[in-house]
Formats: sequence, C-alpha cells, structure tokens
Amino acid sequence: MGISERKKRERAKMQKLILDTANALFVKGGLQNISIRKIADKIEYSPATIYLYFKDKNEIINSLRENSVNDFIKKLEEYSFIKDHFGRLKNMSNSWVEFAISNPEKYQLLFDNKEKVSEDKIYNYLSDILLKSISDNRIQRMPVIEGTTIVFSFLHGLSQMVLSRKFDIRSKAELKEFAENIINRFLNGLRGGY
Amino acid sequence: MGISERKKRERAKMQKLILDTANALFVKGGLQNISIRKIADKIEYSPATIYLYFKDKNEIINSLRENSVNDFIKKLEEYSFIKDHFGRLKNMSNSWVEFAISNPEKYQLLFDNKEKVSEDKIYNYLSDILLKSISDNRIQRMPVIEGTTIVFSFLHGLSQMVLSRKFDIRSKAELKEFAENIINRFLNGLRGGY
DNA sequence: TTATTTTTTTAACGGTGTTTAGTTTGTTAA
DNA sequence: TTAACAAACTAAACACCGTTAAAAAAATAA
Repeated sequence: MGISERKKRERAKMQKLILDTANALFVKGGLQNISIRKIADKIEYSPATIYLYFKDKNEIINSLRENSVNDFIKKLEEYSFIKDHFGRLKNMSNSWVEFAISNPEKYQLLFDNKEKVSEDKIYNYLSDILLKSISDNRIQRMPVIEGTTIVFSFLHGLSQMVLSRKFDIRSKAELKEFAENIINRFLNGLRGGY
Repeated sequence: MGISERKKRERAKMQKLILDTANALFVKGGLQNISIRKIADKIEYSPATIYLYFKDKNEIINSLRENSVNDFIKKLEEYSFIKDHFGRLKNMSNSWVEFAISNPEKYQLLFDNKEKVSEDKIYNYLSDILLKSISDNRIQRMPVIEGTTIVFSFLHGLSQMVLSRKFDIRSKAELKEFAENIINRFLNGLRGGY
C-alpha cells in the first residue's frame, strides 16, 4: 500500500514546484514580482490550488527567505577552514558584502522579515567567530554582545549602503574593492580601540 | 486679476490636503496603509482627482519621504550648538538612533528609496562633522569618504538592528541606553584605531 | 460499478493603481 | 445675460492583487 507514500511525494513535489516558480519570479523582478496568480499561471494550475499547498503568500515568501539565509550562511562559511580567527573574521566580512553585491534582492529578502529568525542564525555565527577572536587577543577585549552588535551593524549597514548605489557608477569589482578597504579600516579599529 | 494666484493657492492647498491625509494614513499603519482610494475617501473626492495633483502614488510617497528627511536632519542638528566636534559627533549618533527608535516607520521610509537623494543629505551632514573631528585630531586621521562610510554604515546598521526587535523585550528607554553604550564603544574605536 | 474521499477549479469578494471619456463647474468674452 | 470656452471633477472601466466557499472532476476503496 505505497499510495500514501506516493501522495506525500507528489505533495512535496508540488510544493517544490511552487517554490521554484516563486523563486524564478523573485530572481527576475524582486519580491514585488511574486504573485499567487503569476505562479498559478506558470505552473498551469488555478490560483486556488496554491492554497492547498501553502497557507498563504507569506508562507511561500518565508520559505524563500529560509533558502536565502542558508545560501548566505554558506557564503559566510566559505573561509571557515582558516584557523586564524581574526583572519576568518576578515574573510567572512568580505564574503558578507560580496553576497549583498552579487545577490541584492536576496540580501534584501533576508532582512525584511519581522520574525527575526534569519538574523538570529547570522548573529550567532558572527558571535561565535568574534568570541574566538577576542579570546585569541586579536581584538580588544569586550563583552561579546556589544562586539557582535557593532560588527553586525557595521556589516549590514555597509551592505545596505553599497546596495543603494550611493557610490556613483562603479562596477561590482570596484565596489568589492572599495568595501574591502572600508572593512580593513574598520577591523583595524576593532583591534585597537573600543 | 488675482484669479490665477488664487487658483495656485487652491492647488497648493489641495496638494497639502492630500499629503496630510497620506501622512495620517502612514502614521497609523505604515507605508502599506497608504492607498489612493483611501486618501480619496478621506478627503471626499474621487480617486481620479488625486491624479490631477500628483503624477502617481510614488510622487506622493516621495514627498512624504522628503518631509521625513527634513525631520531626521533636524533631529541630528539638535546638538549643533556644541562647539566640540567630537562631542557633537557623539550626540548626533545618539540622536540618529533615537530617531529610529521613536519613529520606526519614518526611519524605514527614509531609506527605502531608489533615488538615493535622502541619503545624500544625511551623508553630507555626517561627512562635515567627521571632517572637522579629524582636523581637530579627535579621531584617527583618515580619508573622509572612508570615515563617513564607516560611521554611516554603523549608525544605519545599528538603527536597523534596534528596529528589528533583535534585542528581546526591551523598553524604548532601555533600547536607547543599550544603543548609547554601543555607540560609545564604537566611537572610542574611531579615536584609536583605523 | 458504485460510493467515498481527495484534488482541483470556478466564481466571487473586496481590495489595489491608473486612465479615458464624459459631466459639472467656473471663467471669460460678446 | 448669455454663449463659448476652459478648468475641475467624476463614473466607469481596465488590469491587476490575495483569498475563500462551493461546485466539479479525478482518484481511490468497496
């Protein structure tokens, strides 16, 4: 009697299809390009069908956001093999901004939630590195909450600035270089001051 | 022949009425609470009339944003009488975050534009203070663009963090205190490092 | 095959921004 | 005062949106 198993698989497949379609729309035109009716059109089902697989549009977007968080954290972990914690912090900081530059819509999606669940993952990841950098005496001794807040604020703010095209017509490569310079200065401050 | 003058006045008055109504809706329920039809309802005109005074909904929102920028800058200038430039920088930083805490929707409105015009005003204001702090040798000597970017990023990022309720259930007063602590640490870093 | 359950759709509700064509009102000139 | 014109305004529609209740279709069980 594998019927119920098949049905579960089919249900999961349908959910994936909906999410993939939503993601395609998102990539093409951002959050506001996602609509239930467009998804329904693309997958050749009626709009009402979508509500049999997701509670509402919000649930779909939350699901996309979760994927984005995972992508983002994966990017942050790019240099996790580095043993030197301060060096890792530096590399992670650059990865952070690079992700924002390369995936502007995705990055925005990450932080536009009210449930604060995506931030928490990132916050904890950052907090961990920072704590280790502190105990290595590579940066100024300070309470980890304060330190994490400072670094998180800076990196997120910098990403937002870079994304808002504040800095005239710059290529992505130039943007990254500029950001790296800023990050280096900031992190040097972390070592001396605070 | 003061007729055309009167008409200009009436036109301006109508525009103000529309903007005030839009603002009331905004204050009550944020950006997404503004709709052309709601405005029309409140002022007892048909929706189409609004398009005789504003090109589209965007123009109305841009206008609201401009007001918010002015309010924000006014708040930043609260302590402009202070002669000590570094002290002013500190006070301004606290004003920045206080504004975000006291006017969350307004603060978000400020930075959700794609025209980067509101940021520019703020950037220039900040840049000015920073330049003076540098020439006073109160903070580490550094290129003003880099410095401004670091401080802007930090303050904006911190505001965003504080707004996203990351820090559990805190009263506004506690939030401000927490932010002040963070800001002090950050600014001390500015003096030493970078 | 028939009965039952599951899946899907039709059609509607109430909302959105915006435009076009027509009506009403105000102004000017005869 | 009246006819002509211009300005202000609106009704109605277009094309969307998210969501839901009820009817229809399809799959499964008896």
